[in-house]
Amino acid sequence: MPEIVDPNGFLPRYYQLANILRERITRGELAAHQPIPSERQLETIYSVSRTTIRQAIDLLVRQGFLYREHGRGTFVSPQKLQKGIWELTSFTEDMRRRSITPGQKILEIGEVKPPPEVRSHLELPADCERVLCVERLRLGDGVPMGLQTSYYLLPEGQTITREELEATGSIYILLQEKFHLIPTEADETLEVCLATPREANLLQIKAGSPLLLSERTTYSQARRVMEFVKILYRGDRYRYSAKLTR
Amino acid sequence: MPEIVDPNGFLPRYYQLANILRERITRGELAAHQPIPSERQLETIYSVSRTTIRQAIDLLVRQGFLYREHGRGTFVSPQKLQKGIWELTSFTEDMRRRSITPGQKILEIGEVKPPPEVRSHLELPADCERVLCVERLRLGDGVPMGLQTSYYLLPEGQTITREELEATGSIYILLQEKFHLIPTEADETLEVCLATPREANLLQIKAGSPLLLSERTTYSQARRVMEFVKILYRGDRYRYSAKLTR
DNA sequence: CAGTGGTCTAGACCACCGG
DNA sequence: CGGTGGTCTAGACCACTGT
Repeated sequence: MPEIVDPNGFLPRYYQLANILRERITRGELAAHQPIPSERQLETIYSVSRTTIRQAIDLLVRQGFLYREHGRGTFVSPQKLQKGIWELTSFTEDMRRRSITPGQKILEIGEVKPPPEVRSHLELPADCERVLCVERLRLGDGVPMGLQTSYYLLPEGQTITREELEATGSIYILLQEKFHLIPTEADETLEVCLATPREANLLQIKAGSPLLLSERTTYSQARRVMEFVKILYRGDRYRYSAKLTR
Repeated sequence: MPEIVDPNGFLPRYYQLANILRERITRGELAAHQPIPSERQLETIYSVSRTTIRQAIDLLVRQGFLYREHGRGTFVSPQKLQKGIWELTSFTEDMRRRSITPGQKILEIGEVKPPPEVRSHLELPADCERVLCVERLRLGDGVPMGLQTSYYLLPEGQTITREELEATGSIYILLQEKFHLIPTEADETLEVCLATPREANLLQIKAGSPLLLSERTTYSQARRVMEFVKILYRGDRYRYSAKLTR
């Protein structure tokens, strides 16, 4: 007795179907390397066309939950491949996925004159003199994990206050509620660097300890730059993971 | 006078079409943020159905060459987004993309008893006592970039010799030609570490310098593990980049 | 409003895998 | 051989964008 894909639902059918299947996988109802029903079977089970079935499966394959073998079938990926999927996440979501309790301490929040590096990443016009800068210490299970500095170009006369950020805890929620900005895509680079005395002090490590530096430019719906973020992660407490395809 | 999508071609039509469009973009024929023809126009231009057009565009969007805006059109991504795309590549390909001439020095090649870490990543049976281990110094424009150690489980009695590897330069080519193993997917983790005296000596840096450690498990067509690789990159010469989506 | 991309259908043929 | 996924068609309607 399968769940039903609602043709009048808010979400597209392929998306509903992907959610149903993902749910069954994460609940362990479908075990690793076990085949799911064939596309023609799913057609009759859920009363949607094969194209829609394939769209749902495509999504789950990209998300790492399923893999296909031509001529054999579609199978459930082993559990470990379902973690560390390469998706755009906030620090908070990232920590929650790792089963770590996220926290933060706001160090600075206010308007600043953008340094050239920020000006370039945010694609600022030459006459733009003020951007919002937020510097936060990011905590995992109460211990410093990283030092985050982010920059935003907000509509004229608008801003975000420390009180608002403390109340919601998430800048993404504020950006969505106040300015309808939703992150959809980002470019990220990762490199290694060494902690300056100030950074070391904030992160509670020794000066000169190795850090992982992430720089990210985030784009909103209409592909406008909405954010430039630098995060210095403690090298001893952070590891990146990703799934690569060909 | 567009190129023609050959229905009898070796490659599927959506793939041929994607290649044609990608070519036009990288040649600069279509500039950044400029719209490409609409899907209905492309239908008549290339005489393929809209589904096939969309499949080609989907591919280029995932590869970072195009972006869509609902109700407006499909546009060419700015150049910087076309680099550092998150794909499974060999060290050699990776370097070539960065316009760096790759090189290598084979330090060790031979059968070893697998350490527990390798045993786990390669999913080796308990009675497996020998795997192929290859240690290479990887060069970029002649200068040490990284130290790579890779492990392979080969068919009984088969192996790869130093001479073969020196002749082709690429272990992936050998694995394909000798054993029909083609990499299709991988899981990768990145973290920071410090160079041991031996590593520092090989990489021509000071002991204790920061390194970027990449660990990768690579899967072949039938989703069998085919390789486990560790690469220690010089922190001062290497940077990772990726495109994230939601 | 017309034009765009987003979703969906019902069918077809091909290439690959296993018994 | 039958069953699987891979590709492809010709159409349809919806949701969104601009003017």
